[in-house]
Amino acid sequence: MTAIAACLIRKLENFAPLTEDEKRALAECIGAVHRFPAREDLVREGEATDGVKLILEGLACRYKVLPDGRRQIIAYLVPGDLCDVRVFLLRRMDHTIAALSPVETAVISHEAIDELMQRYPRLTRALWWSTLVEESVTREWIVNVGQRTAFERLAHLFCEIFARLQSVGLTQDNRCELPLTQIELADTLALSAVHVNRTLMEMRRAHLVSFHNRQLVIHDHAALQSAAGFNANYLHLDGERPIAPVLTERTRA
Amino acid sequence: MTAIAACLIRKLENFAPLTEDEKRALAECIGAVHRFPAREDLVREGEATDGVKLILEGLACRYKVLPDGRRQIIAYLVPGDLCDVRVFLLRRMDHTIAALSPVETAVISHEAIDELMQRYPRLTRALWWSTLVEESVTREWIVNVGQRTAFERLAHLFCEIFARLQSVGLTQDNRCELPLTQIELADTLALSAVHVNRTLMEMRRAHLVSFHNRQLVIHDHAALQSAAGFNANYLHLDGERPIAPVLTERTRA
DNA sequence: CGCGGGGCTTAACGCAGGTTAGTGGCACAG
DNA sequence: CTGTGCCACTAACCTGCGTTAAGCCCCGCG
Repeated sequence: MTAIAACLIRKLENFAPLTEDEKRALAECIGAVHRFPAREDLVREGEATDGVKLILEGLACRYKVLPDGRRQIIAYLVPGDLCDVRVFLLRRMDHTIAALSPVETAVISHEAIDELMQRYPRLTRALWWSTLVEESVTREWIVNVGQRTAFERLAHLFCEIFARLQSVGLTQDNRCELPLTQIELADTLALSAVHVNRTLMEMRRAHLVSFHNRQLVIHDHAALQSAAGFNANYLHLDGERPIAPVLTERTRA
Repeated sequence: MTAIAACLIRKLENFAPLTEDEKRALAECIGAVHRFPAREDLVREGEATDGVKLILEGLACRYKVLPDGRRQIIAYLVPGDLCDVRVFLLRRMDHTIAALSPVETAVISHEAIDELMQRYPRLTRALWWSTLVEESVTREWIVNVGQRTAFERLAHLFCEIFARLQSVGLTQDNRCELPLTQIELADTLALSAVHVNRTLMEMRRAHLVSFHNRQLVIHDHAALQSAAGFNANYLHLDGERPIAPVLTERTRA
């Protein structure tokens, strides 16, 4: 049970250390495990859900599709990420979440979260914090798609994904599994698949990065970051110490 | 006092009706009023802040600048919006907020928010909800910049801004104040100022929209929305009814 | 073992939107 | 009333990226 909760706990502790009590409470409310094959939707736009899904394994993405089929991938989800804290507060899901690779999830029921938030205000804050970090990433993506060239965009995305996977222990040295097709990269970066290919070749020739068989290898991390203009601040991965005093465990002073 | 808090209360009540008690508490924690001239930064990247700023009047924006000067506007802030709930939970600000027109703000101190969140868990939820709505808008912007043509983008932006201003009572019939230059529109939509101008002319010729002297007039709302592929769902403006049960006022059941 | 489909790669060509370089209007300072 | 500077607007030209259309490899399936 706790093993399953570990990746979530690890992430939330980037915000503030949790007490044993809080960790146990988190672990206890994690429910049934599900598996989804690659390409399957985990949560669909407009759908009601039974609870909040926690990604245990695999890579997923948020996306939106326009009526004529144009698709934009809006975020990636890695192990430890929660799919839809938002349907808990927002009535409807305004986008879809799909598995990119085979994905394993655990469900946390609405009641369990409700209970959790009532008893453990620090967990509430930690969860809120995690949605704010997501938003911060989303904002950086606007900059990426809006202002950077194809080369910079791709480099930036690689830096970001690598940093995120590293933070959950899914990299080895300078490489990581990255189960994305060039089409999916294109839908992420708002480029055509052809141009993604051109750009990948260019990066390969420059000995920056190679990307083959769903394996990303970063040959020159410094050069890649500087080509991307990458600065990891916006990922908030480094043991955040909030300005505001941390709440005591009981709600009332 | 309450008059100042009104726009914030109105917004939060889109999530769930507040009790008199909660409204009073909100009103009470609103502090000093400040004025900023157009173009001035309200909150700067990396800066520590004294508290959370509430926009009372005027239009502001979030933006990021790349080292070489390319700028991307990431969000607009209208009266009732909070600038930086995030610095309360995230250590540092990862972007800047600037006034687009003369702006009036009120400060809510960190202590006041802290207090508020401890005593009124429903307010905590309402504030969290408001950050989730912001994120939802941010996501739609990725789609806008990534997938839509210049014409669609501009049309979509106009629909969005009009809907948001309408929700805070800042429109008259089919028109509203919109204190933006074409350069600012360009930085928002990731276009050049020249192309924004071309596109504006085209919309004017099509009798969809005119935009002169900081006044936006929408001549054909239906046509504009359909040209934009606009659907207001993602703005969550319509009296959200959360799936999860609303918490009672006391934290403990 | 042959066939079909998905993903990768390349080349040729076209276009949406960028860039540069103007003009004119208007507000405000001196 | 004359600079100065910002903003809107236009035209001419340019380019990064999209589109189309191949061909290739690999893998799973009949």
